[in-house]
Parts: sequence; C-alpha cells; structure tokens
Amino acid sequence: MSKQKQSEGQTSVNNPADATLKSGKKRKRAAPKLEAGPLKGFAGKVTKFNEDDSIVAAPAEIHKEPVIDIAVTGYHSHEAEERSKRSQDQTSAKSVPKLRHRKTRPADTNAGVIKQPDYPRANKSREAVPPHLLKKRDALLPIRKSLPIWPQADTIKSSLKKNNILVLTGETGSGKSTQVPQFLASEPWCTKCIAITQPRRVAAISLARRVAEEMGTFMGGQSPAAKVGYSVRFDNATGPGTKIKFLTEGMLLQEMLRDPVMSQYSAIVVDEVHERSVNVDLILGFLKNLVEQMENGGSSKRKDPLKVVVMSATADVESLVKFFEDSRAPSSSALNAQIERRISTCFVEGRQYPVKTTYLPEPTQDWVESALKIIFQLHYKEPLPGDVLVFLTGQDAIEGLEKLVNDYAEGMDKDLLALPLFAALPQHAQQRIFQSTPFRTRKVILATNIAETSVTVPGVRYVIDCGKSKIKQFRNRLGLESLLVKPISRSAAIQRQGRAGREAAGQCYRLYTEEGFKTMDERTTPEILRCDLSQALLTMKARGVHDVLNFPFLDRPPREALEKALLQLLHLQALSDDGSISDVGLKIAKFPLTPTLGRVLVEAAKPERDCLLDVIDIISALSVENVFLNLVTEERKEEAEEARREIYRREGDHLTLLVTVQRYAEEQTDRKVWCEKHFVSHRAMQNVMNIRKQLQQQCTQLKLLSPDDDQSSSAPSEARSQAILQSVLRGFISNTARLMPDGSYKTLIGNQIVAIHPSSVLFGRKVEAIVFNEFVFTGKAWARGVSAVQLDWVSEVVESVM
DNA sequence: GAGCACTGC
Repeated sequence: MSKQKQSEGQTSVNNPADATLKSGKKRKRAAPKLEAGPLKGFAGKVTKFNEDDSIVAAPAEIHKEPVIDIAVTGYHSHEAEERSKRSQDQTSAKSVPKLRHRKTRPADTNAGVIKQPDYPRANKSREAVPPHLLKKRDALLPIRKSLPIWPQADTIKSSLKKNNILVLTGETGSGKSTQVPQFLASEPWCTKCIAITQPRRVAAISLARRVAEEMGTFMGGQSPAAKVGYSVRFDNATGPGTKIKFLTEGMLLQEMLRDPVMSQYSAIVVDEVHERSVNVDLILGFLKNLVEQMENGGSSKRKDPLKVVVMSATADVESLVKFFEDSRAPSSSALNAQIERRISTCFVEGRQYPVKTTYLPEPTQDWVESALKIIFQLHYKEPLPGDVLVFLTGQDAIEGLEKLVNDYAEGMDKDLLALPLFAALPQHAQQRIFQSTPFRTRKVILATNIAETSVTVPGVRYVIDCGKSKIKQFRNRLGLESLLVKPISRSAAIQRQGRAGREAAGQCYRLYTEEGFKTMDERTTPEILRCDLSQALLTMKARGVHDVLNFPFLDRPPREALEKALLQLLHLQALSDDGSISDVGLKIAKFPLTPTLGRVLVEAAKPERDCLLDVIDIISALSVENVFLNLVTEERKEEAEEARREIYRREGDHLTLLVTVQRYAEEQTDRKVWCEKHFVSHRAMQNVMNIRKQLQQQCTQLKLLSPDDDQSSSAPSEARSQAILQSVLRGFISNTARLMPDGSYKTLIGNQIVAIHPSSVLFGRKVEAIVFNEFVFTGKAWARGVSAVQLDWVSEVVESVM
C-alpha cells in the first residue's frame, strides 16, 4: 500500500469502492479460517461470513474506536474546509495570519477555538442536499443493512414504544453506536433531539461524521439543515437542525447542570457503559431519577417522556436492569412501591474473528523476557502479514523491550520493527504505528492500555498480554493517590485478546497461567470506587441531589469515602454547614476544574485578592501535564536550565508557570520557536491557551470578571504574588507542609513527611512552609508543583477552616 | 537528583 493511502487512515474505509478493494484481498486470507471462537464469553460467535459481511466487518468499528485524530483526507470539499479550520486551531501561531494576531489582545490570540456555530455556506447549502451526499448515503445503505444490529431495528423501536428504558448489549462490531440513533430518529415520540454519549472526544467526532454520511446530511455547523452534530470541549459542531448529537459524557453532565430535565432531548443513549467512568455512573443515576420523576407525572418544565437507551459491550445486563428496576427505598410512599418499571433488553451479536489463546505453563516475573521470546518465535513461525501487539505496564518496560527487540532484530534480518505506543509519546511518534513498513517487515507495537480502548492499531493478528496494568488508587485515609501495578481483570484480558481478531483470525499469548486467569477479578473495579469523590459529589449537589449518601449508585462507594469528600467540600466552603450547596459551591461546580482549583479561582476573584487573571493563567497551566519538556541527557538538561532561567521564579512553581503563560501569550512572532528556545511543550501550551480562554469566558459569565478587565502582562508585584499564593492556599490547605528542624517537610494536616520533587524550581531549597499542587507516592512521598509560603498565612487559613 | 496507566469538562 502506498504511503499516501496509509496516511488516509480512516478514510479508506469510508470509501465503499476502496473498502471493496481492500476487503477483497482480506476475504481471500480470512475466509477459510472462519469458525466459531474457541473461548466462552468471547465474541467469536459468527459462523458465517458472506461476501457482504466480510466487506463490512470493520468499518463501523473502525469508526467507533478511531485512531488518534488523524486528519481525514478529503472527499467532500466542505469536509476539507471544516478540517482545515480545525487544524488551524491546533497548529502553531505561525500559521495564524499575523494581521489577526496583532489586532487581538494576548487573551484572545487563540481566537476561534471555541467554535460558535456560524453558517458561512448557509445560502448555498440551504437550497438542497448536494447529490454527492445522497450518493454516498445510498452507497452506505447495503453496508448498514448487513450489520448484526440491522435485523433488530423493529425490536428496538417497539420496545421503546412500550417502555422508557432499554438495556442493549452489543458486542464489538455490532454497529450499535451508529445505527441505534438512526433507528430512533424517525420514531413518532422522537420530536426533539437524540443525545449519544461517548467516553472519548475522538469517538464522538468520528461517529458523528460517519452517521452524517450514512444519513446523507451535513455535519454540525456546516449548514442549518445539518441533522447530525457533535459537542466536545472546545469544539461544538451543532446547529438548529441537529437531530442526532454525539457528545462526551462530561459535556452531557454540564448540560444536565444547566437543564436538569434535559428539555431539548427526546432520548438519551448512553454508550460504552461497561467502561464505567465516574461520569457515566453519575449520568445513569441522574437519568434513573429523571425517568422516575417523569413516570410520576413529570414536572412543570417537562411533560413528555424521556427515553433512555443504555448500551454496554459486556453482558452485565442483569445489574443494569436491576439498577433501573429498583424503585426508591422501601420506606418511601406506597405510590412508589406500586410502580413496577419494566425495562426492555436486547442482545446483539458482535462480529469478530476467532482468536486462539495460549497460556504460560508456569507463572513468570519477567514479562519482558517472555515477551521477547514469543515475539521472535512468532516472527519465524508465522507468515506475513500480521503485526504483533504487546500490552505492557508503562514507559519503562516499553522502552526496555523496544531496545531488546531492535537489537536482536539488527543481528538477524532487519525485518522486525518495534514501535512504542503510550499517551505521553509525542503525536508524531504515535502516528508511526499507522505508517507502512518496508516490504516484508513485521511491526511489533509495544503499548500501554492505551491500545485497549483509545487507539485501534491496524494489522494486528498476534497479541501478547502481560496481564498487568498501572492503576491509580485514591487512599482515603491518607488522602493521596498512588499509581500501582496490578493484575488486570478477566474482562480487560478478553478485551486485549480481542485486539488480535479484528481483521482476521488471530492468536493471543498470555504471559500468565490459565490458573492465573481464573483468579483475576471478573471486572475492572469501577473508577468511582477508587477515586477522590469530591468533584462527583459537588456535581450531584449542584444538580439538586441533596442526599448524596442515598444517590442511586450503580456501585456504592464506601461510606468513608463519601464522608471524606463531603468534609473536603465543607472545608472549601462549597457546602454550608447543613450540607446544602453554597453560592461558592455553585460557582465551583460550573468550572471544568477539581473543587480545589475551582476554590482557588473563586478566592482570587475576591476584591481583597484581585488577582483572578493571573490565577487563571496558573490554573490553566496546572490543568495540562508537563508544560516543561522532560529532557534525557545531562547536556540538554543544563541547556534547558540556562534557557529557562529568565522564566523561573524563586517563589516557586506557581509563579514560574504564570510567567511562562504570560510570556507565551505575549509572543507575537512565533510561539513555536519561543517554546523550542525555552524547552517548553508547544502542544501543552496550545492546550493551556484553550483552557485559559474558556475559564476567562466562564468567569465573565459568572460576573467574577468584567469584560473590560485588563489582561495583566507584567510580572506580578510582590503584593500581587502574595495575593496569588494566598488564593492558592485557600484551595490547597491540606497540601501544605512546614520545614522541620532536621530539614525535612511535614504536612500540617496528617503529619506526613514529604520531599520537594526534583522537577520543582524549589528543589533543594529550605523555606519555612510550602504549598503544593500534587502529592505523589512513588517509593517516596513527593510534593510536586511547589511554592514557598509564610507559615502565618497557612495558620490563618487553617484556623478559618477548623 | 526522580520518573508518570488512561480519559474528560
């Protein structure tokens, strides 16, 4: 395949002619091996693949779990325009016309990122849907008809006529994400919009694009007639005609805060529920309450019913049905007890090739070595094509194995290429997994669990699974999070294994024994059971749930965790003494920030502090990771220290970040060059500017900021530096420590010893007290994002809280 | 003188 073809990535499956061509080849290889899958609970149940099936086996899924946002190369002119608009937002300041740049204040230099729907081509497009859209739609119809979910359309429609809730289980490749919204859109009860939630931005965007094509309509803001749109942070592509709207879970939650009865929607489809993000758990709880309220007569704001479709990949139908069936606590009124809510269920088969699974005979500690052996065995035994995907725990193991594979391959033939894949890898390096390799070269992709759900690696036939992953765990007692290597669950192991059977029959090597597999947990522990709950609880309070302890949780967190979070919110004054949400709390809940950072923002807006714009800059920088590039060699590190000297501030990391953001925003000629010169991540800074702009807008809406407030661009005076750090302290009172006689630091709350992380500008310095952004435990307790503060400031805040 | 799985508003 030519390089150009490869770079088109997703597009090739969008083009039916191309798809036929490609799968024509694929069919030859795959057809003889098709048979029922060897494992129970595994989606290898398809026994017959006719010609059409094999043509369409992939597209819907490829769209559903798209690769990293590769630009889709053009086949529609407006798509191309839309794309170039988007890519402009993301490219360096260099590509933004200078004229526009000079005219704007620093605060606005990233103008255009938060897209307001406008219809530049409205006059042209209002007339009629262009023929090429209709042609495309017609070409896609036979593909849609051959999806496993297609025959279920009538069942799905009629069950939603009868009941308000449908639990739909559809395995990988069933086509549920693209088809279900279309089935619902033409139903008589569906007079308003349909929302479909997704855990990830890329999924929301590419699904919307696909459904727009299938329906032969424009996308989002392209035309008022567009029926399909999406809404993700910084990018809203919806219009007045939007009937089907894909959005991230976080976006729907924000909408729920503004409009608790979801008055613009006739139906809400919650997809990928099995991933069990905190947000999905909140959404399901809110929806259960809302449906209950509607069935009990509705509210003044809403009378028509709300239909809810819950879609999940694994077979956890029972727990979902039970969750929605249960009416309120038995003690509630007799009326409630009489209501017997009926929930419809539906199961759709997936489409997946069989995968042969092999276990180790004996357990091993050294996955890297076992993986290496298997990689080379496979390479010599199995014919090409067929790439290998290895699941490892983190960057260290990946880089270690990468070196080993490339070293060994060097000594033999040069036809095995190891490629790392993890989130912290720069975008261009991640893209290498999609590029074509030299003739007769086999790729070995070494990945973290980014490849489990977020990125679909093409061409994989062999999976090697170490059976572990790193998991962040919140420890209530200490109030700190730590990252631990833990065994994965059986469902995660099955998910990893499935990655070998997406394009043809495959093989999976598990670097553990069959006994080991059996002792794994069945499911991954839902996030809500292992994270800090303060943000989730504040969202609930803001949404009008007063009794959070009795919120309908799909999995109820331990009482201790809930109480800990409530206490934290009380300390932040987000809650009043009686537990109801305060004005401060309502403000904090509206920001896309943790309650602690939100509290800092609100504090900075007080007249006696008056440093809101500066604090927004700092918070924006704290919201992304690694503004400063991590350098490997000693030489480069020294170079960076020297180059950054002019932006480093003795007061600590918060003010250093402030100066960095200010300088970057002031830079009028070439921000990318400025970043390179100071060893700052340009990608991170672009993100910082997006967040900064959003926070400034939100502060203006909340009247914390007036539109004519001047953007300060000078480094802050000493008085303002104090105000900034005192505002930070107000949110981070539990993240403070004081210097002990022996030179160590001990936290004021909890008496925990912490050390200043070497990445801090305060590393190695001794000051009377510190406030820090983050507390990480990796062999030793580290404070990261540290600033020096006066001990009496800390005491002052502690006294006001206690 | 250390090291960081992955999302998202």
